[in-house]
Amino acid sequence: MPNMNDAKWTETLSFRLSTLGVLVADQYAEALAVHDLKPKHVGLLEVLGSGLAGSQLEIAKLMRVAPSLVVSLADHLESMGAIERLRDPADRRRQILSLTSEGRDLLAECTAKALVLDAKVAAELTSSQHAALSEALGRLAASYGLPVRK
Amino acid sequence: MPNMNDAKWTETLSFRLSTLGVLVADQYAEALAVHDLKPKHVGLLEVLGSGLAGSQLEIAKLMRVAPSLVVSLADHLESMGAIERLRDPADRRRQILSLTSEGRDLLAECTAKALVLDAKVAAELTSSQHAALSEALGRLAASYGLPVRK
DNA sequence: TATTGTTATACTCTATAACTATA
DNA sequence: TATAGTTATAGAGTATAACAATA
Repeated sequence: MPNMNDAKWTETLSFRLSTLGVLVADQYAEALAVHDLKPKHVGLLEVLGSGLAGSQLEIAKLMRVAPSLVVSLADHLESMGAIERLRDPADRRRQILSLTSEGRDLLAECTAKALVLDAKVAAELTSSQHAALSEALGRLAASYGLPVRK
Repeated sequence: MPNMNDAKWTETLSFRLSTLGVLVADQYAEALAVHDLKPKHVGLLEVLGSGLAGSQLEIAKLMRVAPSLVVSLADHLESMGAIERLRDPADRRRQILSLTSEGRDLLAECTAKALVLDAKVAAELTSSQHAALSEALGRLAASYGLPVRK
């Protein structure tokens, strides 16, 4: 009799967490397409909205992303009028990025889309399951030091 | 006073689920690197192990992946000696894939890696949180019809 | 020289389309 | 003519490395 490895991979927490995560990420990306944005654009808006970073290099570190990627994300958002680039007068190498009022509105709309997705997830669960999921994910997010989308 | 959009994106379920999912997926990919495998290789092994599909086209449909990708995944696994390709005698266009005993061992090792990851996730949670997360993810996986990694 | 932002280039993953062999 | 598998090609997304301006 051959060995029976019945600890099925597809039933592990890791598998489900990563598969569902990718699935939700894809759905979110799809929901953003109408705004001509990718999730990382929203990540950048969120960083600016939270005031955690100003210069592009700081943003790159916070988002755990290459500085060159911040350039193209910012280029796109700037061309949409969602953000502004301002040379730092104190150090003219630095570009200080900030949300325009259009950018603030856009961020609010994107957050609303995420809440719609949340509602769809919630619809599959009892309210106590939902609360437990939310709490567990919150705990994990904190322990992994999750500030920004990777 | 400017509008205050304090429904923060980074605190939505969608954000946390997708971010944590990607994070765990990356960690799993890293854990597999020592075997020279990607998560989708393991997905293919799992499909063969579960006996749900034989021909490459059936596998592609089950994995929701392009048939051409199955070719390269199978090429790699075959070159490692983890699977065998056999022409279907009844229809010589079809290749029937099957696990070798090395392939079965490899699958078991990869499942073990996932269980290690599970343990790391579990370590961040109380046992009741862990149970709640597991149940909620199981429910979601079922409702999204999740068979195989996407 | 060191640092910020930018541009040029390359790499990974995956899909689509063209092709071969069987049916 | 249609189908299973394969090969060739292309695109998205992102990183690394080379470069320009400023410190």
